[in-house]
Amino acid sequence: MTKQRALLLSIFRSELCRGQHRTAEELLALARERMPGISRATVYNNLRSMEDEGIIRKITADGGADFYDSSFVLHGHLICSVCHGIKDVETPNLLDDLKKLSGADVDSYELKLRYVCDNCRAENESV
Amino acid sequence: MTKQRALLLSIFRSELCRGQHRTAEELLALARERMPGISRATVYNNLRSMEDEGIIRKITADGGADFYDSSFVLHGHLICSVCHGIKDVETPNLLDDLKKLSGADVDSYELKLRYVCDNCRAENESV
DNA sequence: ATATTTTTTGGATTGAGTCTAAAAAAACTA
DNA sequence: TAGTTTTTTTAGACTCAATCCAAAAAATAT
Repeated sequence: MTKQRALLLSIFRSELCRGQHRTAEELLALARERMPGISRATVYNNLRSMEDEGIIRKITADGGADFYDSSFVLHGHLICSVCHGIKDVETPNLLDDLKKLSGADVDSYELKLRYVCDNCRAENESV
Repeated sequence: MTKQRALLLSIFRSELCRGQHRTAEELLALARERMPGISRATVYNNLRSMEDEGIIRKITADGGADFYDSSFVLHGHLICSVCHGIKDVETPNLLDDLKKLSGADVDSYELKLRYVCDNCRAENESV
């Protein structure tokens, strides 16, 4: 347990990340507010090991950087096709359903739902 | 409809892609076998527009290039955490279930199931 | 305290994907 | 069909998230 790793953990536990979806670069910036010298590689290293350990979850987004989610409960993500905004979707029982469907011992899943959010739909009403 | 686009469509319809998951670079290589001068940008342009039109589907993979899937039926993907091999999983009714769960007008979804395939599990039995 | 292992660092590197502006091809129009 | 307009292609430069590297530092074990 290094200082750098402890810092990242505390950031994930703080309000800065509660219910949020942060990119590695955002997390690097947040970390540097408290530890200016922290290296980009360190943040990436720790994010990877934390993901391997199941502490955080990576969302491989469509057109750019990956996002990290610190929620414990497995859930899906609504992603707006227009603005790329993300919202959580609770998906109770889905893991069990998927195990039955696939016949495999599924560890976890990543679920992205494509839709158009209310804002973007309203803006494009005339089109 | 250009020759380049027609070529890509024919590749997707051929055995080269039936039930397969190809990266853009693989598709570029396949295209160049028949049209050596075709440009990388053209392949990417067409993949993007074909995805927008719903002809093909993009799978944003974890650690590298995206994959493309030409299947019409919405389905999930089992992805082995060790070898990154991909298998299809049929997911009947899932879209409807997700619409109900989320309360949103979901257009489509991308579902990745993490597991360890039989091969990799066997190789690591001793560990 | 000393030795060993692990982590950090910063800068170089990778590589998928995008951008650009000019050329070519396709689609339209009269 | 010839000429005009629009769309697509092209090659190469470029972007940017993420990884790699070898040396230094920190953590851990003896």
